[in-house]
Formats: sequence, structure tokens, C-alpha cells
Amino acid sequence: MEKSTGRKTRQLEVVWHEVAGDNSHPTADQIYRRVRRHIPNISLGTVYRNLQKLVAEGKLQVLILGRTQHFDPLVDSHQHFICQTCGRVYDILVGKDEEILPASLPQGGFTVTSHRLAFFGECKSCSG
Amino acid sequence: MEKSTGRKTRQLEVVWHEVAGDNSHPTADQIYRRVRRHIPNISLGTVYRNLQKLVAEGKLQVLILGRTQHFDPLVDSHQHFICQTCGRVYDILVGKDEEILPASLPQGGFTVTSHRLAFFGECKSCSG
DNA sequence: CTGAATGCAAAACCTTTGCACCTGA
DNA sequence: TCAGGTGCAAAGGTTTTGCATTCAG
Repeated sequence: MEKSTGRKTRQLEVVWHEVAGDNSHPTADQIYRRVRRHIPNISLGTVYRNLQKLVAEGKLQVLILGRTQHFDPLVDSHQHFICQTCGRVYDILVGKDEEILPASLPQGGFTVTSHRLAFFGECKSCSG
Repeated sequence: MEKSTGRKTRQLEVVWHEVAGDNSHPTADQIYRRVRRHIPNISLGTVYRNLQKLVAEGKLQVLILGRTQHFDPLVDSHQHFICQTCGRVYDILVGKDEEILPASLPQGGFTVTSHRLAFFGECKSCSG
């Protein structure tokens, strides 16, 4: 987690307060609506800028679902389960060097119908 | 793969021709530009509608990267490697019931810096 | 014929950005 | 003070949609 940069503003504080410890993976707009209860005239742009800042500081992780960003204060290595019925997103914690076991999900009452794995890095052409 | 529905139009044929067998994961706009070489006055909306149709028929898979859809005619179970330098997307074939081995990627000259795994299905609340 | 598909353009959607004003350090 | 942050609104990129027209079967 990088160290904090810039000023401490009320807007940034409230955005962080509304998203910290929230495991429901809210969108920018959902966070905006919550923050407005405390700062009614805050702008959506400011919410986006502060969310970006928190991501840059390593305090939040972004998860893109559909075409929409969702924010996750859990930044440790973990995976996600997305319910295709209600859209809820659940965190799945997997210990490092542990086998990834979707087998544990059915035990918790979750039905897995598909999965998707993506690797990120540098390809042969670029590292050459 | 569901059976084909609707009429066979030249637009649909050309869209399919331009994306079938293409493993470069093109966007709708890239496909649009290719198709226009054959049907100069085709509209982007028609390209989108035909791509949706091909996805619904199971002939194409959609991969969302950033905020943009990419289309993949490889619909068998496989995973992806995304180069963070050039943006290219590579298919990674993994046999069913086979262990997923990112270890094979470095052998091919690929450097893996991170990965992301998501499970899709129905959650406890919805199946209850 | 007739409904499905098309072309066009406008709208929708989410996110970013330019700019004048404000404010924390 | 004064650079960084804010509010506002406009613009950006991608995708969808309404509607009159065309076309496949």
C-alpha cells in the first residue's frame, strides 16, 4: 500500500468512510448517493476522483463487472463469486500457495456454473 | 451451441466471416471497420446487433477488458492472458479436469504478474 | 406479403475533464 | 499564500434504441 498523497479533505474522508469495511462491492454511483447524505452538494466527479486516489494509494481495489466499476476495500489477494440471479458479489479468500478450491463453495450453499480466469503480465513479443 | 434464429442476411454473414477464426479478440469497432470493406454503408448498430446475435447463438464469447467488449470465436473452455504492455489478448487452453498451470506460460516467454479468478453461479440467498 | 433486419441518428450509460472558484497546510 | 481539491457542466467513448425503410423467405 503506497503512502497517502495530497490533502486530507472532508470529501475524501467521507468517501473513504462510506466504502471502508463495506464488502458489498458498491459502484461509484452507490457510493455517491451515500456520501451525499453527509455532503449534499458533493459532485459525482469528486467522488470519482477520490475513489481513483484511494485506488492509487492501494486502499481500494477495482472490479469491473459488465461495464461498471465496483470498489472493494479488501485489497489482499482474493477472488470473487458473482451471483447471476441477484448480482451480488462475494469475496472468496484463498490462502497463498493454497489450492483454489471451488469445492468449498457448494458447501456454503453456492452453485458454481462457470468461472473465468485471466492472467496479466508481459507477453513474449514485448519482453523480447 | 443454440441453433441459429432469424434470417440469413449479407450483413450477418460478413460479420461472422470477419470474426470467425480470428484469435486477436477484436472490439466491435474493429470488426465494424473490417466489415465496411465489404459493405461500406453498414451501420455500427447493425454490427453490434449481429455480434449480439452470434453471442446468443453461442458462436462467440464476449470478453470485457477495461470498459470495452472484445469478441472471441473460441467458445470452448479457455482462459486468457492479457499483456499489460501491448494490450494483446492470448487464449490459454486448459484441458478439462486438468490442473491450471500458469507455470507453462513462463516457458513460452510470458511473464505473469497477476491473475484474477471469478466464479459465476447462484448464491445461497437466491437458491434458498 | 409481412415481420425481421437495416441504416441513421439520437439517446443512454458510465466516466473523465476543463475551468473558475475554494481551501487546507 | 497557493498548489491541490472542488463543483459544475460539458465532453468522451462505448453500446443501445426508436423509427422509417428495406428485404428475406
